[in-house]
Amino acid sequence: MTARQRTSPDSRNPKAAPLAAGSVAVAVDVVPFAMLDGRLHGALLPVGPGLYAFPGGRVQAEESLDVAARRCLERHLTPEGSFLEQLYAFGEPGRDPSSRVVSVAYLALLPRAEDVEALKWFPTDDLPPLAYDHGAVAGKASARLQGKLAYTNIAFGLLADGFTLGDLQRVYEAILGRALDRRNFRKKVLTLELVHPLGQVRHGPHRPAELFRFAQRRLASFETVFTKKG
Amino acid sequence: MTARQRTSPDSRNPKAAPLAAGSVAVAVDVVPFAMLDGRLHGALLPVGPGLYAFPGGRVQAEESLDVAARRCLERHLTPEGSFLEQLYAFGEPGRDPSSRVVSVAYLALLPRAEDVEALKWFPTDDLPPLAYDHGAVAGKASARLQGKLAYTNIAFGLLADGFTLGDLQRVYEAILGRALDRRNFRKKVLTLELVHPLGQVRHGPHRPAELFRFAQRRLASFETVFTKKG
DNA sequence: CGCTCGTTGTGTAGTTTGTACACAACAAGA
DNA sequence: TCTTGTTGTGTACAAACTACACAACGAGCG
Repeated sequence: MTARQRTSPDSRNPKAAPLAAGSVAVAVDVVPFAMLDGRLHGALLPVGPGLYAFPGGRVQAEESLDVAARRCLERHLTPEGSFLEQLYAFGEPGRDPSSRVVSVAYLALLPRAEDVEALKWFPTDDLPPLAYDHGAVAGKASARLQGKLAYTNIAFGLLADGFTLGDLQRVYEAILGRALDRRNFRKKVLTLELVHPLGQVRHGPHRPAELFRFAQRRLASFETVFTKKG
Repeated sequence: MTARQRTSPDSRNPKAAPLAAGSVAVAVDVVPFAMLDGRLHGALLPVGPGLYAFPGGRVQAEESLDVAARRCLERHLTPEGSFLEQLYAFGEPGRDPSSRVVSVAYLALLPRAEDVEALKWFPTDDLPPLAYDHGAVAGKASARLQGKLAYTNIAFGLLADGFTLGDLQRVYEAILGRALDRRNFRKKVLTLELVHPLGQVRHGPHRPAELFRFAQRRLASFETVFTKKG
């Protein structure tokens, strides 16, 4: 919100900014996830030959961490009301070779993988070489998503309303990394009232599929857990 | 490890340290938890008349966040190999009225509530007024502990080996905030192999109780969850 | 010495939840 | 009209959870 904000730090490579000697800089990094071709993908920026990093930037003087994270996300993507959650603070002294940066990582979930210049989507289980400690960041992000998928409605971040139960099941299968029984999955999702029918169907080359929306678009927890065959 | 480290920042009030204008300082705050009289307690430092705060301090130039947190903890307590886990980064611009500080909070679990000068233990459900945003910090810490209690062995951080199943159950009941059925609790804890018998008994005014130790003293997860009556 | 007291230790029946599994409905396209 | 791939539905079995009662034990007291 200050004048500094638009002049000093650029999106990537916040580390190049001048800094008081012996001091510690604060940055945010955002891990954007979205489904693409039935697989979970992460968005990365090129930072060198075959080297990538998650979008990020310095935290400004009058800016909260959450706001900084959303600013860095919206610099590249246009995620209306997307899910954004703080992940973990990474602060090893050597994580950035050029200066001391403590970076607060955020997890972002997008309902679709926007095709944007400068940004590339990679399957999370086949990421390219990553700069800094962004390999660890990616690991934390995947673990958090997988952990919360089982006992929250976090999947709403990865699907726009008007999805089929098949769509939803593919999200779960991609993230949990295993196949689920279709009938048990439907039963669970419906008895938990995770989703509500939309009263419409989607037509395709096969039998039409009923469309659903999430009962809530805010993070909510269930006591019940998705165990083995969902 | 540098010369700066022992001179510049003091344990509490890291904010008073000089800082480049417009810059953001990085601190850690540690929430030490321990059981006392069958209730969960947190350790606090007085910072004003009737005002308290969790121990903390500035992160040094060559120091990782984890090391800084352990240093702040060990300044006051002597927790040999205690459990220490990063909680959350707090970075609202106004959280410290005197300067801009981003603080990474840590959760510490101690096997006993050491009685130490300058530190006071309060029941977590009856905390005194807290400085800064340490109310939110305490809330995050309690929520994390309660969340993880159900599906990990995190309780090991709050009990030294050589406890009875009654001791363990009191830990669960205090943190979950509800009574558990003794027989079902024993069955679950034993079939999960959360603990192993020590082959000794503790003598008291009643029937002697068998002593146990934790099967692992590292954080481990269970698929099974403590649901209603343990 | 025997009794009381508070705690520890054990098993089972009923209910709920999870798991495995097969077949018909449907529409597009050949 | 037939093939194809997907959607939609119910049931039998197994496992886990829940509720619940009684005997064992040792300290302390009278």
